[in-house]
Amino acid sequence: MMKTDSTKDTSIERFPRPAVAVDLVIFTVLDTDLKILLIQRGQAPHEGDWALPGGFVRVGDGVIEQGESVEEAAHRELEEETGLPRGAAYLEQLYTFGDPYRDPRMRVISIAWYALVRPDLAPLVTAGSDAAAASWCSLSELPPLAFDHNHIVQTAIERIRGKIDYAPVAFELVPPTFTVAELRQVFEAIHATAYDRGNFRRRFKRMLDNGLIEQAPGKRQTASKPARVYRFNRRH
Amino acid sequence: MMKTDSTKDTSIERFPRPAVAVDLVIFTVLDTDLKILLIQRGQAPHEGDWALPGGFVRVGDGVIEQGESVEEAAHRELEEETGLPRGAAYLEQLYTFGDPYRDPRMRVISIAWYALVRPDLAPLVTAGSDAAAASWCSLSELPPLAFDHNHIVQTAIERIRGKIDYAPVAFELVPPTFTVAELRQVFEAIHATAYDRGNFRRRFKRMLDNGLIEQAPGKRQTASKPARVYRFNRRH
DNA sequence: TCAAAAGTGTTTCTCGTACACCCATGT
DNA sequence: ACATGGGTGTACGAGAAACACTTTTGA
Repeated sequence: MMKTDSTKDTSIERFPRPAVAVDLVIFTVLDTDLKILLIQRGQAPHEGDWALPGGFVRVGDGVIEQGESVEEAAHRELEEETGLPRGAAYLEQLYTFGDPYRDPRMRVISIAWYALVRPDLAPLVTAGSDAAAASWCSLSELPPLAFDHNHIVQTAIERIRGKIDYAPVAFELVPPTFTVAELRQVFEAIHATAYDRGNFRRRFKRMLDNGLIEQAPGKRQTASKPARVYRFNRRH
Repeated sequence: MMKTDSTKDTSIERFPRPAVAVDLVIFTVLDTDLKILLIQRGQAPHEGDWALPGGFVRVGDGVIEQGESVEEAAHRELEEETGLPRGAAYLEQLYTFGDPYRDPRMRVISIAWYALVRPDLAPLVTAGSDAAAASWCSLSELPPLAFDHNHIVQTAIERIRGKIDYAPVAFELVPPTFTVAELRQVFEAIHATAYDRGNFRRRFKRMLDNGLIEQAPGKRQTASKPARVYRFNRRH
């Protein structure tokens, strides 16, 4: 007996299909605190509740036009929801959530993504066209969210915590030039623990030696002694 | 102006929807070689070509019945394609591939998963009901696959390579009891590099001290000196 | 001059890597 | 007896962790 494979039979074209959405967990670090962008819903269900920004993937009307890729959908939604231009934020696919009844109206499968927005760009987001309904929310005071969005946020936090130590994603959460302390605060915000200043400095030094970061001109004004500033080196 | 969010408007229910499939990259290690399970397609498009096993997510016909979860769909397909009972293999979501025209007939978004099958169970798979069209294929001799399946396989390999060193997934690719050398060969197959025997032994010893693995009764017969056997300890 | 934050030094432990060597067993 | 693979020892270096210390600045 031959088993079904992903394109067994063209009659499958008539089978019921789910709606497919992208949802975004958009992180930034403000005031040494990890925050995500929430949207207040204007329609039922969950009207008035907070939720993750997102939208449906644009699918063409059939064979001739198949629409946008899911990556394109995620980038487009990120741009629409934040007002930031493409490439201003780091975007990565997280997980696809597809439990039945996660949306009471119909079957919706949601491809979740997370994005990292630099703190110097974060204020521009709330000042954007959707200001009234969008807000940066500290994880410590996260409200109950619509649908399974709390679960999605939880998954995103676990992902970023696991990734920050071995992938250069922390640089997406600091300004273009940054001090040792500023980068350390990003790590502390994400891991929600304090780091030894001296030890982190040595770790920073290794990144400097590897060429991952380099010193930038100028100094950062602080409450006391001005600090040297560095920049991320995308090559090597 | 209010922005679109994932459930803005119920009129969205009438928008065109994509078909949603699950595709599986099923790994095992046979003869110190990392292999994946391929299916030979019986229908167009790509008839006769090799492809990943998979199938469509079952979506109910609307509001009342919304069908199975995507996790359920992946487990079901794994069971159907391999004949192995639930829980016999490790299964984890990989990435969702959704480029337009990846299937020429219609818009298909595929949620890819990878599975790890123990080598003692792998022979049962090819002996299953779909034997004529299923085959374990060495990665070194992977043929061109249908659709974007080569790309999916590539992504799966990168994932498992990155994960084996910090997550206890190697134990899903050895028999219930295993020797130090057997576990080492799994690492070597996945990373495609040789490991120092002495050093790997020390690493193994640490896992033993941590309680991650424990000694099992009996010895494994080899070409020379019989080796001690161990088992994975799922607790702690 | 004092607090605050930048920046340095020291010590200890764990772990990865390289490499040499001994031991038990089947042929 | 000898090859094969199991099992052990040693030495070096990178890096995580704990903690004490010095230096530079603004107020």
